[in-house]
Amino acid sequence: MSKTVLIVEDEKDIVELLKYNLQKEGFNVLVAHNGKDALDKAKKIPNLILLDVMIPEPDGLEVTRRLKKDKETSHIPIILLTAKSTELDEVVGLELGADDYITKPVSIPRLLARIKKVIRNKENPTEKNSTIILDGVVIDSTNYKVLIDKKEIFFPRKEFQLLLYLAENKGRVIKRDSILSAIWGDGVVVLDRTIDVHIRKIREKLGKYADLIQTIKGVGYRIEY
Amino acid sequence: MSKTVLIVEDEKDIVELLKYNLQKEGFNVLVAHNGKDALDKAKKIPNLILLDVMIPEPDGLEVTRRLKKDKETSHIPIILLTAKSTELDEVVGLELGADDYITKPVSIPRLLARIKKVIRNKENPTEKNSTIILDGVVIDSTNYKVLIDKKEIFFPRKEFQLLLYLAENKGRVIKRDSILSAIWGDGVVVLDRTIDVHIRKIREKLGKYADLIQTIKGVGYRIEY
DNA sequence: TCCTTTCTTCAGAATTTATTCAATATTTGT
DNA sequence: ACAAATATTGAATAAATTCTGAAGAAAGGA
Repeated sequence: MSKTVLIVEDEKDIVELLKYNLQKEGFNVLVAHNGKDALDKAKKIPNLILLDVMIPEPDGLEVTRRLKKDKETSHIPIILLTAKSTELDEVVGLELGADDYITKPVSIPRLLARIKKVIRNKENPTEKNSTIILDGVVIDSTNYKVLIDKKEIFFPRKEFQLLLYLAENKGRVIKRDSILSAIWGDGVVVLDRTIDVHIRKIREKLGKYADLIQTIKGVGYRIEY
Repeated sequence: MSKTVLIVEDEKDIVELLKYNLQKEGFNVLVAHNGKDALDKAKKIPNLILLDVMIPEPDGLEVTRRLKKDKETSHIPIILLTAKSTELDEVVGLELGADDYITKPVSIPRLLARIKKVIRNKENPTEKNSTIILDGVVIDSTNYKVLIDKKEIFFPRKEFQLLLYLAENKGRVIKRDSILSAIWGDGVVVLDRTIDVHIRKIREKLGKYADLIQTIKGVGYRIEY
């Protein structure tokens, strides 16, 4: 699936240069020549916005501010382009949440590298198949994160492991034995009740999704498909 | 802000001559007399290294190779100095990643001109753009600088590396293992507590941004998005 | 060399997480 | 419906992990 980059830049030559190179790299390219245009095109939710600070109408800083304020667009990574490195202070002072910051002129390969990096960074949490989605519950195993209704809820290690293990085997009933050897290993001895207690804590955290975890008496637990 | 040049040369007379002239031009000068010394001093991250090929211990070519291999020093421009000007040397030297190549003897004004040119080239187009912004904290990795609320705060090397590493991976939890192998390398052994202590120092310096770094017990640390 | 800075180790305090316990509730099989 | 088995719950206890202040090493500079 090809990624879309929105270029916001008023100098036509630069636009062409960037467009050409990005397309060559397999990106889908959108272009805006001024701030207003940029805000419009941003509604298409590109994977990244390459934004020149010095553009007409609302300038790049203002555009960034508005994009970050709007919930629909606030997650889109932004790379700011600016001519002078002294403008950095300004950017910082405004605390506007750009993801990267590049001073012109910059070499194309370097720019491409940074674009890819920013996109990769943004993607990891969601895109990878290390993420399991169960209704409104998102389990991100590489980042030790659980989102419940888009809100991050902290799970201590054992609880996280247990939830993840059940989720990885959703649809299947997991015997208590299996849980013990999967989470605790075969060497460790813990009481059977320990599992219950962790299950309870997990359910508490899951809130309205608590009954995602079903108990099969005499056997174990499972998460529904 | 004055630039630092590291002179690597074993002949004392030449060192003095270069040192005198560079200082007169406003450069800050470091000196190393052999390869080992050079690699050490390079950790100070000078703005340029003037490197004689014919030095004791690891020779100039080897030093170049190592400097280019190490992520910390690979960006430092190197001017190689050599007595012979055979083509072979030239090819080899430049292939190693040296930025310029000068045969002795060379006139001082000419040498100064090349030094300035190399520094200028390195500074303008490419550098300065690997800046990570986290709220009011700006991490400038090419210049080894951290700004907190626009004020520069000095971070010793390990602390800087650690902060940068977490920042480069913001949003994701970095396991202690990964921290150890990324910052200390796989050969070195340091206690786990060492990480904590560095984290603490970083947090102290971050002041009101201290909780940018979250600890995930039993796993590691992370910087929030 | 001596002095300063940075890095690492140490050990007790503080905190968080994991486990056990015991009383209660639920399910299962007869 | 009743006993037996199994799970849930709230609270207490134990274990683990990290934080902290301070001290010892190591590295670098004067």
